[in-house]
Amino acid sequence: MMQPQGRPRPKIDDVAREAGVSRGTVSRVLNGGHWVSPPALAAVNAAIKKTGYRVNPHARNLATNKANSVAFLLTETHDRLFADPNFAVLMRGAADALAEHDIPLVLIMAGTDDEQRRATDFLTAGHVDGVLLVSSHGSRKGVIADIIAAGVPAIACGVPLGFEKKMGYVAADDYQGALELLEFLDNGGRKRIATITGPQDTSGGIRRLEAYRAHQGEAFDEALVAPGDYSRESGARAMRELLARVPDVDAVFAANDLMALGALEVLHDAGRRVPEDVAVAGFDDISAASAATPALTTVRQPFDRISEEMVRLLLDVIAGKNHAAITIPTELVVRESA
Amino acid sequence: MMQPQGRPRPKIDDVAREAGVSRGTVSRVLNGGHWVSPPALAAVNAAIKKTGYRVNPHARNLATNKANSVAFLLTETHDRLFADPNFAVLMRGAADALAEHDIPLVLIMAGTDDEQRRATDFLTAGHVDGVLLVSSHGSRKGVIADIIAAGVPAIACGVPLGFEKKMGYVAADDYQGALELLEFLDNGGRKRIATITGPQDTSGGIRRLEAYRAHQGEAFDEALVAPGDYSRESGARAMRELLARVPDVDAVFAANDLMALGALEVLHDAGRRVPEDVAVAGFDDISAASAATPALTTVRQPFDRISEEMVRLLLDVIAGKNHAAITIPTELVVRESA
DNA sequence: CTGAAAGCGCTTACAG
DNA sequence: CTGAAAGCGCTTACAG
Repeated sequence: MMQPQGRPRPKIDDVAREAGVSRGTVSRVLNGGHWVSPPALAAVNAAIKKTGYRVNPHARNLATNKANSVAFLLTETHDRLFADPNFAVLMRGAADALAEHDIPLVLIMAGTDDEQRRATDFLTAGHVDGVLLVSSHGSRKGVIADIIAAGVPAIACGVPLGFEKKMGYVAADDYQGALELLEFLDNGGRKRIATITGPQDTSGGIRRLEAYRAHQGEAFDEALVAPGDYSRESGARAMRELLARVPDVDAVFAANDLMALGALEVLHDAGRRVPEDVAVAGFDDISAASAATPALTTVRQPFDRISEEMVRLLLDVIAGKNHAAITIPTELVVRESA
Repeated sequence: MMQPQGRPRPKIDDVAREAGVSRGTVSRVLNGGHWVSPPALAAVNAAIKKTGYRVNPHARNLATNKANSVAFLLTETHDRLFADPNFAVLMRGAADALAEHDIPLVLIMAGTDDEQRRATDFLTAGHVDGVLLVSSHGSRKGVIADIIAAGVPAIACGVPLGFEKKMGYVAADDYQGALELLEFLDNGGRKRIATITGPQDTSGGIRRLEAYRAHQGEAFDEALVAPGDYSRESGARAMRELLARVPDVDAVFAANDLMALGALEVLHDAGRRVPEDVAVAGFDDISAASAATPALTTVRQPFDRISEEMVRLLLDVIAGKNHAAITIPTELVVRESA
């Protein structure tokens, strides 16, 4: 039943009057219907429908001291949010998981200092019950510290560097995933395996490089390492570097798919065949990975599991439980590029 | 001053006691500081700092009957949000404009029926004071109708088809912009100008095609029109169609840049030189347009102006003024592709 | 199972 | 300029 235009919005007392019960009884059916007799329940439900009553969230939030919403905090600029498909996948997963509990997801960006200040204000003001923290670059540590200091429940995606003990998180097993991929390249007979790294103030970027270092062991050669920042362009740039420095490179492990895609382009333009001359592999398994030519061999991050677990852990923390850390295994996806 | 962990959050009475004034006086300084004597004001400010007081938004919202936030409603799936850079630009602009009024922007997606239902619930429950409506496909008319029926202030980006009279909006001048571009192609000596259309349940898609139709006049030929949906892939598909159907096509006007980029790729693969053999032009001027090879000639939509005006109009409607419609001129950006 | 009452933390006329 | 008081619309012990 649509609430008629103009008329004052019905409140709980209107429903109570209509149903011939007290305000408390109406509230009880609103909150689960426990300890309410069947006839009362029926009367109230009918009255709600008849009046078009909808609970006033502000009043409820004030009374319960909860916000009934959760924030998705992205410590990135708007541009990167839209450039990296992982964020979209993560956000949709979180929104879906939260929807089952009827909790809206509020997206907050903190890419600039100014945004960061506003985000902190917003999050610590009580607007939300908790926050899902995504992509915590070192440069944004202030937000994390503030959130923790304010006692706002939060769960990070990936290891929140420097705050591992104070904030729960769920992360893919970057190290094992990368190692598995590198061994696969080995088995393919590759001799000169280079890597394009992710940002080194990010747990994923660090761990994937550690795996590379461990895998190379004695053979580790600084010349085979080119830095990237997870953007496609940085992958292309790194690949050009690598090609100039190590002409006989025969495999490249990019720390994410976007950079692998950039590398693919550069190799194509340079006339190197993939995978014949150079094997290329990424990390993430974004949808563009399978669509690429050649289709990209990569390590799949189980983003749906990740977002699901993040929501679960966050609701736990909000409910008063201690935070926890979860590591989720990745999966090697072999396609054409390696 | 950081609110100490654990300790109960200070409330307005704590500040009042600390400052030696009444609760009303504290509230007055919180709300602008009018009608407060200088000494009282100083005392209150000091007390606020000392106690670490922050206003409880739920209590304030209940008392004022306002939410103090605005929604950015995207009637698209998560995927498209991240695929189309225009949304990012629009959202950042809106967030910035709103930030000046200290109003947070809440992103709401309504791509699926389920999301649409939840979005409507959320928006009409009083969680936000108004909504910025973006990309109103015909398939999502229900949300618009519900928002209007519930009397929630809203401003659309682009003409809200079927609701032009009931909802304010700000739109780029699609018709003039497209016409200007087509005339430019004319002047370049192009004889067989094709078009790749946008979705026809969208005001931009419709108006840009109308301009094309008007421009062609007598020469209008159905074979020169290929449908797209604003995605890059659809642009590529349309270009292939066009090439097969009209081998002598010498110019293509794509209804947005993403599709123009797709067309560029196909032409390149087909061995057609751009702009020598075929001129290509888009609409929007996304950042990838200038980065493309060749750089894309296009019609710039002034997204910063658009988001700014949307916010202005929305705040007006929230303040009780009548809604208004604004059309903003576009700008022809000539680069290499045409 | 139900109602009367207190309380959530603010704002805002109103009287002074 | 300031304080006392009512009110915003809910929830939740508490007594019955």
